[in-house]
Amino acid sequence: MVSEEEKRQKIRLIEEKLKEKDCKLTPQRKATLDVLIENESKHLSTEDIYQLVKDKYPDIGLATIYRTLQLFDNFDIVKKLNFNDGCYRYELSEDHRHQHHHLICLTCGNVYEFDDDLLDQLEDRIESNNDFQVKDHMVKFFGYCKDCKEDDNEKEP
Amino acid sequence: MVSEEEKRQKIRLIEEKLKEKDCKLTPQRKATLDVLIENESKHLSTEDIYQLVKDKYPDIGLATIYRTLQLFDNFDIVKKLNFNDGCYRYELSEDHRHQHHHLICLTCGNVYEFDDDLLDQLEDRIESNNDFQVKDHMVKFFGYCKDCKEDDNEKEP
DNA sequence: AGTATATTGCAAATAATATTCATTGTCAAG
DNA sequence: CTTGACAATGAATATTATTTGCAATATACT
Repeated sequence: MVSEEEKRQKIRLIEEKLKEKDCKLTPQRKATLDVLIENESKHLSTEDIYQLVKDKYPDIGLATIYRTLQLFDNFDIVKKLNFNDGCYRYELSEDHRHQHHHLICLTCGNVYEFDDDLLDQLEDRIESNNDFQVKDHMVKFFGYCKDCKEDDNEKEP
Repeated sequence: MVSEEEKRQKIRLIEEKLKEKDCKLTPQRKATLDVLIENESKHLSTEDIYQLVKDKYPDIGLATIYRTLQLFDNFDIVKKLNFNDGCYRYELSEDHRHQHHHLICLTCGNVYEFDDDLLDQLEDRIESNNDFQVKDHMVKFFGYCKDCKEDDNEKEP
């Protein structure tokens, strides 16, 4: 969790970013942003976000949520995630150099996060080997989480 | 490209895999598989596949394509890819230990492939650090390809 | 051949997302 | 202030990819 001050700072930066391209941080967008900040690492779906924003701004329309998330995605304010569960999910973008990745359990569907900087080496290698300038990456691992591994063992003996 | 003999061998193995679970390699499924084999590394969408299979089997229905791809995905015969362009794309699964990954150009949208085994180290690290048993991974890199990098340079000077 | 079961094609249903359009809010210039 | 330009919004509607129900068909096994 982040402090109130960090949060305000974050919002200020985002507002600047938007203003540079003549976009406004309207109350609806602010409310959406607040929800995203208050639910870091929750991987909310569009519908989740809609429901949560409605608490703060009851008159908001679903279309606005879609448009806002699209805008935030274009501005790299959020990351659009796809866990193949039928909808997109969103999380706040982090600094490029400490991006986290996702571990998706094939049994229970839970999504865990982990950090690693090994990918940076890989990026460098791609830049030189493939003549491709890497700006970002997205990594997902599929497998079995602690709990589901254990459940599996229970069946065996 | 693979030889005809390798191709037949591949199909035979897949047929075995299906039979074990009482599924059949019907003519429709065979036609779909052929299309996938003949278009390796093309990242075909469902619609692409539908159009191509129709050449071989004109009466096939779109729903069958969807069901077949779902089946193939469950059997790990194909990989379901998502390049955030509004549809899923498919490619034949490869051996786990030499999986390739995708470089997606943010400008032209082209998808390039590259191979690397650095990910295996990362998997090992995850297994020990996170108590998560990794079965598969999916890695995408976003950036600018050779051509689009050059175009960019033309604007600068 | 006969039966059980998987599979198919079609049409209709769904679900997520996008778009149209009339209305509203914002803000700088007069 | 008021006006004008234009971005942003909500509601309803459209669109798109995908899924499902179902009756008809194909297939494998006896």
